[in-house]
Amino acid sequence: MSAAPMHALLEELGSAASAALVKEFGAEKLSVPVVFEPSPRADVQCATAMRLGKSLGRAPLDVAALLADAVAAHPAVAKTEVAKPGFVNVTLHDAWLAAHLDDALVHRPVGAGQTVVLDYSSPNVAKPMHIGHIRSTILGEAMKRVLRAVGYTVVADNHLGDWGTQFGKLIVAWRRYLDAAAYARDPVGELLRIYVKFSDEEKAQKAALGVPVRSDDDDNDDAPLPAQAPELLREARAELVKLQAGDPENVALWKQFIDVSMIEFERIYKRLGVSFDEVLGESFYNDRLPGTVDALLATGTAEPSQGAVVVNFTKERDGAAMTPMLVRKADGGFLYGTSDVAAMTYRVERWNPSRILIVTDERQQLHFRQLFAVARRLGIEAKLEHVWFGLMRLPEGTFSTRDGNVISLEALLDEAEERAAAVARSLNPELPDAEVANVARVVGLGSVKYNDLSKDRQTLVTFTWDKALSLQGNTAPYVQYAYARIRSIQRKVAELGAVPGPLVALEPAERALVLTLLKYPLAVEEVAMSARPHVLCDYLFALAGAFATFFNDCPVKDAEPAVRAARLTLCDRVATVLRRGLDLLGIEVVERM
RNA sequence: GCCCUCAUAGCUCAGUGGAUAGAGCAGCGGCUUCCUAAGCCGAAGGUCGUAGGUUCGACUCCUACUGGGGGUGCCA
Repeated sequence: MSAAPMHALLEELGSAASAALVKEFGAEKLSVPVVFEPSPRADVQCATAMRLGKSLGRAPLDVAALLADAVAAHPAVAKTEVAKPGFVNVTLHDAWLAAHLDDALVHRPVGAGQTVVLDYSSPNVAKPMHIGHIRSTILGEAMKRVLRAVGYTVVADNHLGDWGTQFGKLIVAWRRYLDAAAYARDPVGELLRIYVKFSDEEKAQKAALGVPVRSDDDDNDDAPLPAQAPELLREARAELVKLQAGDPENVALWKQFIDVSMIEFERIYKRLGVSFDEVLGESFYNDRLPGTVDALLATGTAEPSQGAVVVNFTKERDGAAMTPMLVRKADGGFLYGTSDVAAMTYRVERWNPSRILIVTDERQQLHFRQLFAVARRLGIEAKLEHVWFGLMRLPEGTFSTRDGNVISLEALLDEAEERAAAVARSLNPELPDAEVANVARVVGLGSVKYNDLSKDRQTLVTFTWDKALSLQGNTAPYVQYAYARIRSIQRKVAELGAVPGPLVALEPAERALVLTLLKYPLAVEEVAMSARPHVLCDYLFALAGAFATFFNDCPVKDAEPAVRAARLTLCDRVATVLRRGLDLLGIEVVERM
């Protein structure tokens, strides 16, 4: 079996056409490679003739005619047509399509022998995961599965936010405000409550001192510590210094915060079907930070400036003039840029990856451009990709943990399951109660995940319940429904003792289905290379749609035996691709719904 | 101020140099003695933010502008 026949065909047609042009005009005249690709207007199309007309000194239509002749002899090609101003449209033999159906379920191992480090999810310790965190987790998990499908060795690393100034505040809040009983019941909920309380009190102190209060972000008000800093902030800073110095009491508290948070994270990851190979949080890199800065200084990458240590960037050397990146504060402390450089070098040394993908929201674009520029100066050759996604917000504004206007991830998932259960009960009353629960879980979770995955990741998302939990159109349930219908057909036909058989003459709906199936590896490979999972969603939606048309036009159970056998084969392959494709997105299927 | 990013149908979104810009939702009209109607078929709906430019060809690339979002030396 040879993987991905459509890929192979496109390359064969392209090289056959190129060879014909080289023979006619010479290699030096071929300014661009000849490319064939799938098209809505033909099975396969070439639009290169129009680009070559000038360099070959011939009319595009003439070039197209040469290209058409060059590929006409390929065994897959049934018919070629030239259309103005210079397109070549290719119709493939039904027999070729049918013969390669099974190969289309196998991906090309384009990542074989290569390692990818994939950094995603990365929630902050001591804060509950809310729906703003879901995109990194869902996108990253899908990428992990897709990259593995095309042969990469993937290191899925949860770069936990387990270090930083918020722990000074948390320790102070713990000593001042903790309700032990509430903590016993819901540790992370209580940590959130005391953190919010701390923020409120701090705001009040600031207001009393006449210091401006910034209310629009989460954790960034500790930079300058002026003379009139609030008492609470001074205290938090002192506790942070003690923690960093290894004070046993503070270290024990910090570890406890991590432990109770991890229990909660693990529960959610399990529910989401998400797993990691490594959980190396920021704190893991703590003892590498001094050496990291020393190395940056020694190589001349970083330099002292105003008491701090910074990396400067210039357009000539780094491609863009950017504001400097601080790697050591004037007080000797380190920053997240420092630990990211340390993480980068650690990952390169430990895994020697060909690609490093970091999935975070759009706010960190500048930071990662700086980080990647530093990495290039350090001689790191891995392809570095910041897989950024648009921020999720509520209609009334951005989420803020501090202000408490968040929708918890668990509340979202609960609501999704409830809505899915209600729909399942009303649309399919015959579904046994025991099955309704599972259908609700799979469909509810699926629609939440698919909602995030089906849009281009850079799209800014305004959260509303109805959009997030939509069950119609380009959604998980639409694709899952197609799968369930196939399983239903298979159950019914099995009762008649019919089995799948070879494909016979293809009706239009059947042909469209086969052609779509052959494009499956194209979609998966594109997701792997461009880190855009919505391409796979679009593909699965198209496949499910092609099946829905087939379902309407082409009866299976009551067809002639040979036709029925052929359609059973088609059904089986469609079901396989739907199931595997959804699995790559981290979404399950059900046998009936 | 500077930098990044986004703008496509009433709404939510595909379309990363090719033909007449495509889906879903909402609204309109059809389809069920037949394998699940969470479905199918059809009609309608667009000066692709504005103005220039590059190109045989621009929603796509470049420039400026407008509007939304984000970032911007001691948070992450």
